[in-house]
Amino acid sequence: MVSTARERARAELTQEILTSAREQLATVGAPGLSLRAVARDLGLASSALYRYFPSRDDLLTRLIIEGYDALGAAAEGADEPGRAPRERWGAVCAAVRGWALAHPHEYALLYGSPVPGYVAPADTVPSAARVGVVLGTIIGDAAQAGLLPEAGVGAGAGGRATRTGGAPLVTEQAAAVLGGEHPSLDDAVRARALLTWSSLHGLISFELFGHFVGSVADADAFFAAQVGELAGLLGL
Amino acid sequence: MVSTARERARAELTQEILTSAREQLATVGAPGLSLRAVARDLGLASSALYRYFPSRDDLLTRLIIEGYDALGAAAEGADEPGRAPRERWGAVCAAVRGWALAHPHEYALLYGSPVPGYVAPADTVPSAARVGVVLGTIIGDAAQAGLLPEAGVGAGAGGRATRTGGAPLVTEQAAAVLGGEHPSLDDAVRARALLTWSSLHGLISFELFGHFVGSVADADAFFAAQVGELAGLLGL
DNA sequence: GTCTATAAATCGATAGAC
DNA sequence: GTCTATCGATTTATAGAC
Repeated sequence: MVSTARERARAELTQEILTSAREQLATVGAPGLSLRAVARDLGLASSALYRYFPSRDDLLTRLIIEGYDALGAAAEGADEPGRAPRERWGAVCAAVRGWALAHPHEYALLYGSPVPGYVAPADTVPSAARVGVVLGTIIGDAAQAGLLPEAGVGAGAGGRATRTGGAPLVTEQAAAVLGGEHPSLDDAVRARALLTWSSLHGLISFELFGHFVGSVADADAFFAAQVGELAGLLGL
Repeated sequence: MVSTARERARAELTQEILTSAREQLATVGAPGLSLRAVARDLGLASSALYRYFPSRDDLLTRLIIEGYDALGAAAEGADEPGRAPRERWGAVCAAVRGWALAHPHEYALLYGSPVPGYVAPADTVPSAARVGVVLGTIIGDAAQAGLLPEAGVGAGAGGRATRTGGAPLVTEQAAAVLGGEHPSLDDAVRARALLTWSSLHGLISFELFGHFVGSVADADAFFAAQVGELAGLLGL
């Protein structure tokens, strides 16, 4: 604990670097993120930053992990396990959208086009999974409470027979997260859970990237209503 | 018609530029697209390209328009007006996904993160709308044929009352495209159409950008099944 | 319509002094 | 741990000869 002062200074400067990098993300995007520009912004020599981040890609990785963690924390914080599944789903979706609207460039970093020449290391996986875990828990809780239509019937509005035979669509690995084991959770239900999760992203990214301009009149009301539709699709 | 040879040569070189630019898109992405690199690739002086495209952004605009047009043509070509709405919906979705998988970097250019510092001019709008028109026509035809559940009932699987009062969620402008006028088409139905369209993008972008890796076992079967779920949500 | 040459910037990363 | 200096590259865009 003797060198606490030194360590604290280092941690603080690390945070300043990340903050400056996030600001840069908003103006030049992830592909244009430059260590030199961050150094300029902080009044440091560019070479000094290499003591904190060994390369530009490492800085990018750190930004991605912290982004996933911030989004995951927002989702976790919005979920109140005591409430009805449908309300929980709505609250979490709203929180995810809220975070995305407040941090559009970070959201684009996480879910938008991949950064050319950059491959995310495995370190990012646990943080990236947090939102999925929240949604999976809601479905699992709904199943445990008997609030989910029995498997095989299919909550799908089409009323068509859900695919029963054949190989599963969802990996065992993902099935463990999406509600765990329960009689009313089958492969089709879990696949729909993945569908709604990606649909949520579709809604948010269309809104964020301007594809709804001219088509959607009231963005807040539209989002709320469509999240309700997705809840219905899930059987919540 | 005297200078046809000259004009043809110009058109050909323009195409070569665009082709080279598309290849570059795949390696460095839209933000890294460089006129000089294209010139190098084609064995030309960089200054020569300015006779074909006045700036880098104009080249980008052209790539975007041609991308939307290619995707729109794929969607239009997959739609056979004689078939049942549900089959038409499935065929168009499959065509959109097929084009996206065949041209992932162009799809990212159209629907991924916005290019920093670039604003798409209004010229891109008609081309961008083509896929939406195809989907809107299918819904309109279904309504005309009486194959859509009556408005107000709500095909939404949740069975909750669809929002009736209040201001509309969908713009008049978009309503005109999404099926036109018909008693069985109300604001809620049109909003669901926008939802499924964005959901389709959510599915494709998650697959394309790797967010389904480790969760989805059979991408083709998964996509087909979830497109069916979305058709059910639409009432097709 | 293509060329050379040039202006005025940008970048990642490293070496070595202090 | 921050600095200066540097290497070796990149870019958009323009001027002017041919």
